[in-house]
Amino acid sequence: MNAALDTRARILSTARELFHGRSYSDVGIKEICDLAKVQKGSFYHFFPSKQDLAMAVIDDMADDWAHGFVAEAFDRDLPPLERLDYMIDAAYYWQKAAKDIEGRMPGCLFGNLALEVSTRDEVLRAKLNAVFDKASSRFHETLDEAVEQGLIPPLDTGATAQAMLAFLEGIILLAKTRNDPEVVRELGPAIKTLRIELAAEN
Amino acid sequence: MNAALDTRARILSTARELFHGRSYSDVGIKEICDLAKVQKGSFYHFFPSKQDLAMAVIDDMADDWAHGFVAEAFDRDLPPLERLDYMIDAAYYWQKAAKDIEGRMPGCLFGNLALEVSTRDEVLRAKLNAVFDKASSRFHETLDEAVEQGLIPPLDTGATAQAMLAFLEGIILLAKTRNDPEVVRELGPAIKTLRIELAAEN
DNA sequence: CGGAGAGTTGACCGACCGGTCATCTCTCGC
DNA sequence: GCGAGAGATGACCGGTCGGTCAACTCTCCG
Repeated sequence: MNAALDTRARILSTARELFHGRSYSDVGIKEICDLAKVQKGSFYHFFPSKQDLAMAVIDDMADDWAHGFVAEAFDRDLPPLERLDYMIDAAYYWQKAAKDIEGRMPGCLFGNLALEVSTRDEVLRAKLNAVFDKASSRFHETLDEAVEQGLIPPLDTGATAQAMLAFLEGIILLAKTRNDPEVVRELGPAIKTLRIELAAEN
Repeated sequence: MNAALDTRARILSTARELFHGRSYSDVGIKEICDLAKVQKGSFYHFFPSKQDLAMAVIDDMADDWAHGFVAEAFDRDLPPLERLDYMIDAAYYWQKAAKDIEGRMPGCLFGNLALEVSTRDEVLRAKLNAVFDKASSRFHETLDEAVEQGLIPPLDTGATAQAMLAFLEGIILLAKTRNDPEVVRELGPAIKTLRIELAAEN
């Protein structure tokens, strides 16, 4: 039904905005409902619990990513190493835009949630872990291709991919703490210098 | 007074443990008081607010760090690059020990707090920012020394130091999300490969 | 036209939140 | 021996939390 989808979608996007801009535990269901112009009972018609809402928000954001700037950044038509630059750029502009509007850098929704909930909610932790796995695999492909094309010497592409993801999350964390998106632009390019050698074969 | 210091210290260490093991907003003052065997009124005799407690906890932890493993890792008698390995090792063993005891990886208290509160508490954000600045300066010194001794080619030591701190926070974030301290050991050594070149002089 | 079920409403629940306060005890300097 | 002030006590506050529920409306199908 139209109205139903609309209501659900309104809850979802409102929750996403609030969770991203503040935090999971700081945002109550009442506030989400008020902003989304939805009654509380209606909310619980669509989402059995706040945890379920969080799951849906993560899925929603992950989808948007996958089909949005991640698809662009990791475009197979781009030279592999340029994809990394593209991604850093995209992260920078996104954070900058958000800060210009809200006054504060929201950081990465997944990273924020991961640190906030992963010690107390195993289900959400596992889901966020899966999101990171997927993100890491995009780096992995990119590195494999770069090695294949002889753009960089052989290395442990799997481990290096994870290191790159960690670095990306790290600079966003630091930038958020400084409340300064420029950190992403200044430190981001160093992502291309990360290397983990292949374990020596015996 | 003895009893007073003791009470304050008990509150502080209990709060630190709980904040680190779970999160700031997930831990209530009542729970801290119960575990620390302190009455609520007594709590507010020492700390005007939960925010003040958080400030004290951050200071406390930062002090312990500075005089503890950070002092060891960044020991000027160690060759600069070995200090980085030492630090990664220390982070790994700490997280592993915590996980073996509690079952969950707590991650970095500062990183956790930073992502959780920095969008809604400017005072705490600034304090955490200062902690990161100090940490970054230890990397900075180390890199300057390494360049001085000819161990690595000249580079932008200030920016690279920040990148290293970001990477450290990033791998701890990823490890916490995976609930697997081994991530720190596997990815950590790549910290030495991070480089940000000096801006070209005109 | 009637009924079923999706979607909506808003009052309500117990638990818990951070924080307050009047009152009491203990210790120490004079 | 006494007054003062640090420290301890626990009842209490208004507000909010996530979540429930019975009753209502709307829409679409038979």
